[in-house]
Amino acid sequence: MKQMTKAEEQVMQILWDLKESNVRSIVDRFDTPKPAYTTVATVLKVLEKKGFVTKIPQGKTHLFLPQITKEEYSGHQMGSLLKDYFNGSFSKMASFFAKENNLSISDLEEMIEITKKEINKDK
Amino acid sequence: MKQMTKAEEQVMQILWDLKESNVRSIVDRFDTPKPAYTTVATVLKVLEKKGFVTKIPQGKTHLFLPQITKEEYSGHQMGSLLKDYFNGSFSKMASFFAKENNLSISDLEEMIEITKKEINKDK
DNA sequence: TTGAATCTACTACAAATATAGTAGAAAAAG
DNA sequence: CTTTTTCTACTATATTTGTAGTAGATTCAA
Repeated sequence: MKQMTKAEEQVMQILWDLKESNVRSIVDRFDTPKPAYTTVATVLKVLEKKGFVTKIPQGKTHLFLPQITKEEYSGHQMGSLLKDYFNGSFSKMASFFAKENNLSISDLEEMIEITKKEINKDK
Repeated sequence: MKQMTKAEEQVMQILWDLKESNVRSIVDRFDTPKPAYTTVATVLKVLEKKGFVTKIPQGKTHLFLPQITKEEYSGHQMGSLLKDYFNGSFSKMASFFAKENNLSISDLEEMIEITKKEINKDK
């Protein structure tokens, strides 16, 4: 899968958030200094070429839609990270995370409980 | 922190693996078709400018050393992923991973055990 | 010690990125 | 209706990335 650059990712995050949007509303979501309208439009064109968004005409303007969900993309990103830095082992990643954050076993236990609930959430 | 591009990351992975190396040995580690010697040298120069490696003279040639550990970099990468895609919640990430891979609670339990061992490993 | 191989610094150059201006169409405002 | 605003398509430009060639220095091998 194609990668997104930082600028593309920023626009995409906003688009995921809005579910669908025209150029203007995306620009508005940026913190000042906001990028130029045309800058965002150009980024969207690249995202379109890369297959991450589609646009449909909506009145005089266009409506942009994500063509990939945030979940699909993050799953893919996570896969790469796992593969390239943790030998594909989620346990390695988890223990690394635990160490990084000085988590004790009991912190971990607690997190597991949360995780279990999350897993059951949308079943 | 600066990001590494794909090409830079590849070189860096090799360098992390070798701990230290001259250009030649890095080239040799590539699968065929191997990149040109000068290509790798150029990538290393960029990595140097970005502060990810340093070089020290070693006889007629140079020895390149990582200036950042794989752990530091992956920790940072993971942080970004977590922040941008999982609201900074590792539990969200873990449950996402579990769902993605159709892991059951018991699979998870098992993984936790492994993780605990990993945590204790280098204490 | 002379020719072959190796290394580094410098240069090259196409493609991609980041950022935005312009022109002309279209719509909204007055 | 004219003026102003807005939008799109096209164009522009500096910087970075990816990939590598060349020239000159150095070293190795015969």
